This record gives sequence, structure tokens and C-alpha cells, in this order.
Amino acid sequence: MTDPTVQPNLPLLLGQAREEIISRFRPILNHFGVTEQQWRILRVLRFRESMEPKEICETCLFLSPSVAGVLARMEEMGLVRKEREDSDRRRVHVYATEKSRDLVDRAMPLIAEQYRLLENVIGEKQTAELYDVLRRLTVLKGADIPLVKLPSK
Amino acid sequence: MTDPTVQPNLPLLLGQAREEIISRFRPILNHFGVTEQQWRILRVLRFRESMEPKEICETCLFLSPSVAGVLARMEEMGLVRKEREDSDRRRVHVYATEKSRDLVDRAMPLIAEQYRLLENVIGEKQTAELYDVLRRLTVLKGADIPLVKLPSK
DNA sequence: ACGCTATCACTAACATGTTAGAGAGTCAAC
DNA sequence: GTTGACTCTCTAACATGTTAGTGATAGCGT
Repeated sequence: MTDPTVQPNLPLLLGQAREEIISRFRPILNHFGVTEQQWRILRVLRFRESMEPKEICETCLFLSPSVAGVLARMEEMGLVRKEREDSDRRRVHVYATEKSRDLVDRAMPLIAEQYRLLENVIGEKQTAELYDVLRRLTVLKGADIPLVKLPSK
Repeated sequence: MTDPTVQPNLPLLLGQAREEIISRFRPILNHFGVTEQQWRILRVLRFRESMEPKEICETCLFLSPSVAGVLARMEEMGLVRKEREDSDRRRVHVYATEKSRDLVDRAMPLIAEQYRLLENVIGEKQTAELYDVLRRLTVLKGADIPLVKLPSK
């Protein structure tokens, strides 16, 4: 048994890093009355005609059951509008509203400025390396990694 | 307004990377009937006499309200034991049980093996660089990063 | 038309995350 | 010795994550 204090927990480390970053943006998003998850959707939807829920799941890192509730609340808040497709009644199209486009346009400059403040601390070189490492981790996307054999009991 | 398709979302990228990793371990943890959060606690508590809730929060990346529920369920499952301190009745000490120590001892080798399978795909060099970048991100811990000025309205 | 299978959005149940705040307890200053 | 600021844990309310499964629909072959 290896002492785990020397065996770091990779998901935990990634979670810590993520929390350190997002905590600097949460006050901005709270100021505009949206959650981090809602923002993930709005910032992408702002520059598209529409997106389907499945597309939102893939682009914004949601599971289907999560996005259902998120979109329902956002529609309630007037941030998105949903329309079922005629030619395929299973499909739904999600549209940004005037209100949400305006919100993104006001929040985005603050987000960008906060990014700059963050990078001042992290350092330009470290920032680039961080993006680089994360980008190269996309090899895991769809990689066929075997699962360790689990004991039967 | 910058097109966000060229401005990546750092928390999202970190979340994606984290999800790619953790998804390879979740089946193992499910096999032992514990959640990822419970595992974060057990793997640390396994090699300590006891820990206080606040200590668990800091070490395992929980907010206090989350850890309250997690520990309550774990006590219900017989994975931990809680004792209030005599000299300071505000404080609580959390102990691992025989059952949870045994669970960690059986799960840890599988986790370690799964790590090796993962690193085979990521590559030794990339893995080291990933840890390195994350370690250096600890500069953010307690860093006094100013918050961008929010509009009054 | 019929049955088969796959897809898509969604619901249900439960665990966790986030925010605000309550409750009990400690401690120093008065 | 009381008060008041502070600390630690926990509760409450709501949003989201995770897993399993449902209902409607589409597409296919027969």
C-alpha cells in the first residue's frame, strides 16, 4: 500500500485548479444573475443562430439530464427560447434572446479583463503552457483506455 | 466583442480534462459502492488517526455544507465514526473504520493500476508536465488577485 | 402496414455544489 | 462576569451532477 500523500489525486488537482480559476469569475457572473453553467451556454449561444440540446451538452460539458433543468430555468428567466423542430419532432432548437445577448455583451468585457488580471499572476509563459497541456489532453477524448479488471465479489 | 470560439473557457477546459480522467476511475469506485467524493475523504483518512471536518474541506476540496452531508451518509454506511471533542465542544473528529480501511486497501491497487493504464495513453512526458503545471498553479492559492470593478447597476 | 432498433429529450431519485445564515461554543476586552 | 467578535459545524434552499430508465419519434427491413 503506497502512502497516498505522495500519490497525488489527479482529478482532485484538476478540480482544485479549476476552483481557483472559477472563483475569480463567479462574482462577475453572480452580478449578472447567472450561474456558471448558464454562462457556459450563453457565451456560446450568443454567436450562433441556435443550438440543439445535444449540441449544448457536447460543447458545454453537460449531461443530458442536467441540461434539461438548466435550459428550463433559463427559459423561465427569459434567457433562451425553445422551439421544437417540425421535420423531426424529437429535436429542439434553443435560441438566445435579446436579453441574453445583451447580458453577454455587457459581461464579456469584464470576464476578459478578469482573465488578464489572472494571467498577470500566473505569468504569460505558465498560462501558455497550461493551455498547451490541456489542449494535448484531448488525446483522451475517445481514447480506448481499458478498464482495470474488477474483482468479481 | 471577441468571438468566444477563439477565446477558450479555462474553467471549462479544466473541467473537461478532469471529466476525461475521473470517468476512467468512476467504475472502480462504483464497484466498491462509494462516490468520488467519499473516496477523496477515505484515501486521506486511511493513513491518519483522525481529521476534523474543516481539515477535510481544505484537503479534499469541499465546502463546509457539502462535507456535512457527505460525512453523515458515510457514518450511516459505517465508513467513518465521528466524535465531538471534550476540550472544545465546537470541534469534531472523524475516524476511519475497519470497514473503510479495508475498502481502501482493496481499491487502492486497482486505482493505481488504472493510473498506469491512463499514463500509457497520455505519455510519460505529458503526464509529468501536467503535474508540473498544476503544481505551479498553486501560486493562485491565497494570491490576492483583484476583482474587476463591477458596474453599479 | 408491421416490428425492430436507435435516437432524442426528458423524468425520477439521489448525491453534491453554492450561497446565506443559524446555532453553539470560545475567547478577549471591558 | 458580561458583552461582543469570532470560529466551527450544521441547516435550509436551490442549482447541478450522476445514474437509470421512460415516452415519443425516426429509420430500417420485411
